Amino acid sequence: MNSSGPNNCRLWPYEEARRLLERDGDGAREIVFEGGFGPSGLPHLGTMAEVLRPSFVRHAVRLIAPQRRSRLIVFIDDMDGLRKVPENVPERERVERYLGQPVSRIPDPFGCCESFSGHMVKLLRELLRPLHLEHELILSSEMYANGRFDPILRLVLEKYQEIIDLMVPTLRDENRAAWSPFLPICPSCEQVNSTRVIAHHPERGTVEFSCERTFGGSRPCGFSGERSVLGGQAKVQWKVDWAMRWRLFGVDYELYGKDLIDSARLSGQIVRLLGGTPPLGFPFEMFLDEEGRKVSKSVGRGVTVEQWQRYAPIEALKYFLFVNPRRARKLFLAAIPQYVDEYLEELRAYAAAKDEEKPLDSPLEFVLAPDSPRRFNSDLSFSLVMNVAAALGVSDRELMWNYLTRYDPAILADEDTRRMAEALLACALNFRRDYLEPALLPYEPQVQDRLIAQKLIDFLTTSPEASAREIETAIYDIGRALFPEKPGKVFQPLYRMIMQQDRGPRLGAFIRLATPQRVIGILERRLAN
RNA sequence: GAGCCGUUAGCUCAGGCGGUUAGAGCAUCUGACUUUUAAUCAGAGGGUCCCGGGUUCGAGUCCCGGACGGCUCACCA
Repeated sequence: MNSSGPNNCRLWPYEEARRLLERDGDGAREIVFEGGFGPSGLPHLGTMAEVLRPSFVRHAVRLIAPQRRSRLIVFIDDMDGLRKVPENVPERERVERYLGQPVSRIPDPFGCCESFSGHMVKLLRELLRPLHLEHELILSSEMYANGRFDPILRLVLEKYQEIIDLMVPTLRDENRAAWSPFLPICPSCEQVNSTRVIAHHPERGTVEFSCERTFGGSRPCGFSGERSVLGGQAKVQWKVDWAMRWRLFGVDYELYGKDLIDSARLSGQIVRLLGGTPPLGFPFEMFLDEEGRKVSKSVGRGVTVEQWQRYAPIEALKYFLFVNPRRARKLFLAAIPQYVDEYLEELRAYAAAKDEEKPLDSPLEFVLAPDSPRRFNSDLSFSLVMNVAAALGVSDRELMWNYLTRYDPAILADEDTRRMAEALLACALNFRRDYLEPALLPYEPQVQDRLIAQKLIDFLTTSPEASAREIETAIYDIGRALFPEKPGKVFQPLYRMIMQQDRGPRLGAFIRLATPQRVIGILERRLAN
């Protein structure tokens, strides 16, 4: 075996892929990866991680065993009853009255899709599109409705008591007596959170139930009767549902948040009752905010995918989600520039390694999409671009670009570097504009500052064609006149007036590039206040 | 209380299977650039690797115990 081959790579997806391949030896069977999405809320960073990470393992499998077929299922539980209206959807009061119904039967509060979950799935597709992942979205409601789950639902009816025996010890005392693996959908009020099973009849494929349960916003209607559990008239509860999917699709590999460790253990026992084998599991850590608290989806803490995409190239996001899934990682807005710089660093290293033909053990082997820039031959960093943005203002992208290309002409030397630099610029501008700029304190020019500004305006007005050096000299002359002992003191007030910061670029060159006219305008506005 | 995960510089993090003096980036400080208070360059400081035991010639790394932090222990997915 080649010593630089995928079998010797230590990155976690390779380790996982080897674990997976060892499990069924030389089997030629298709390997099934599963990730899940609960469409009772908007997709978020965790959703993305849940699809991305198994796809990393899948990629490693392909590198190690190229002949092995595989598929990645993203299972969408749109049969779930809505328990709470998320804070970030419109028309919340309008949605309120559908609480307790499966999300696939609730109208879209955004008004553009066929259902609540339909909308969330649309958002999910949009979220996943730029990732270029090969995957299949599978809707729970369709699987139930078209009967694909029926054979296993019958099995659940047969193993009813055994499943209950497994579950009951994990429940609170007061809930033990009433628990059932089935949740029928009430034909009268359409709620799924409101039904309670009273009896089950494996031979008829039915359960008896009454609509009397108050849970997750449900308002029981009192209906009672006997209904088939097949064909989408009932669903099974979470841990049983997970087991059912594993059984039906033959899932080999599933990543989940560590909050699901206990669920996975139980579902694993259930899937054995159903004649299946639990998949290889991989619990990953949650994301933390600046204070080290768990990032919440409903509350506005943490960083949203939209923010990521606005402030960082998509590859940097993938890179972030690649690194260290077993470690809780802090993610907050102020840390984004750092993560982007980390990615750029990795990209430079990757390009260098690529030249030596040993790119396999780089995270970028997993992160780069076909259309991603694959090298970055510039020392440009997020912080550098942001500093320049601070100086040049965020409104004029062209000016910034001119400045950067003059700063480092290598940006233009190849297509990949240029595209990456453009992305970097766009992100840094967004970050600066949204996040840093609003926090800047407006500077109140003092008497002396006004004098300095006026003198500079006069000079620039009379000598609009002055060179960078001549402008620099003129500023220094102003300084010499005012502060004979330390002429350099003239600069800070100018930085403050022009760019609201204490330090900045060499002013001569800067003013030349930004054009004297523009600087005159800025100073005059400052004086007018 | 039980289980899982974590704790390395001010911050974010690296440290394959134990091996020399524990690293990086950012931040901080100093200096240089014959006209800047820099975005450049050079340099510096900064660590009880959470604590205590153990195994070992040798422990940030392995084992045991403890502290601290996070999460889970729901008819939620």
